[in-house]
Amino acid sequence: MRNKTTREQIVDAADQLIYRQGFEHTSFAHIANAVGISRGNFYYHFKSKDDILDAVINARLADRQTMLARWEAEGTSPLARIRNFIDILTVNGEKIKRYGCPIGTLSSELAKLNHSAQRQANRLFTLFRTWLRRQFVALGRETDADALALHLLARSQGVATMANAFQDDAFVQQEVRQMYEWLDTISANTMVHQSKSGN
Amino acid sequence: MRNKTTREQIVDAADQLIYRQGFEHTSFAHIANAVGISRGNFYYHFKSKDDILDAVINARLADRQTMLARWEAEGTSPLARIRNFIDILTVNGEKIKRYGCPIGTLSSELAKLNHSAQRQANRLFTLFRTWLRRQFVALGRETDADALALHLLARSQGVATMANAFQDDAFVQQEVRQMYEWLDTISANTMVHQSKSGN
DNA sequence: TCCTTTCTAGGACAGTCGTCCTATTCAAGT
DNA sequence: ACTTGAATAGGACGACTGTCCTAGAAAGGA
Repeated sequence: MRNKTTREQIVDAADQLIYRQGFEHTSFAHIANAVGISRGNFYYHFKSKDDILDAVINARLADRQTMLARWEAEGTSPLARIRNFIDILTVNGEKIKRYGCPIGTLSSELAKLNHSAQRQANRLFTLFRTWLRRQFVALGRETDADALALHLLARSQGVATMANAFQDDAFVQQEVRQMYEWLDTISANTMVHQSKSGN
Repeated sequence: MRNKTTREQIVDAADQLIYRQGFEHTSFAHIANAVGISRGNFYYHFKSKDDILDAVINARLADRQTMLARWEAEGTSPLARIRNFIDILTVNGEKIKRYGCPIGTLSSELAKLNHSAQRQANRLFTLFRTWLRRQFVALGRETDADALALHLLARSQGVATMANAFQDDAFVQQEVRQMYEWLDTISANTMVHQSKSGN
């Protein structure tokens, strides 16, 4: 595997720094220091700071897209795939406790900055929303699949925010358990519907 | 009612601006412009920007404390009080769509800035957590009152984040309805427990 | 009227920000 | 060996930041 290009290094470092300390607080000096290059030649690779943000968002989009595609290719059930999503809260538990959700916190910050990239950043939410919707459809919930997807997104966003505020592992575990139970009722109701419709 | 002091005007303007555009993005120039005073004499009233943040947090604490005390003094049921909390999402719906939750977004930002005032800001969360816990205890859920309080806080945080991202009124209304239903099941389970224990 | 305290305006300050420019180095092709 | 274009280092720039200082206005009591 070849070495990463300078551009890739910049995007990676910016991604981490923006996650950890926010977009506005992250300066060129920070990124330059992290990558080990001069502050002056960013503008060979990017034409502005917003341009770096755009690249970071696209990198996150590609990364999450790959993850979701992998989950879908693993041949497991839609139920197991949705559990994969819920498990993000425990798998990335430590980072979420420290820095919150990388998608949610970026969206919130860009909203406050009235930044034009917010629409682009929200595509990250839409990516998960669409993917979850597809899983709920596969569970037989065509009519309310989108509402269920949004609901689950909101639940995990809320857990991430509170985990970040209170640094409480037990709370996260309990909420994850409750989301599992909620998912089971969704699945059970679906079974009923299916047997009722004679399938 | 007497005119507001300059100090109060500064705190009010800073409160609004910090909510709308975040703490770091809000400069003395912004606040001075909003209040209509010179940039230079902030330091007669406050010794640093962090000092203003502290005053803003304390003002929010006092404001929310007053609101919660009023809800508790109105002589309604604990159930109605918890519904008052849920209703924040609709009452302040427009602002939440634009700027998110004033408590959650501030907590997230201060966490990213690694700001020492985060502990102070989280007292806002604790205020609601303690108040909600008391209501659930009054509902007869002594054993899991705190977990229920945290759960409801997380739910509303999640709804606020998604409302801010997607600008979706119907989603908020639906989630509020679901929280009402959830609250009813909490209340119903309590009745069962009470009758079982012969009370 | 005079003095004292409270409050304010305006600017200086050192530092950092995003941006831009230019000289120089590096790598590849001829 | 020579040329060419990609890549980098370093610094200049104007704007803005939080902070601090000082002169003076405003207000009230003696």
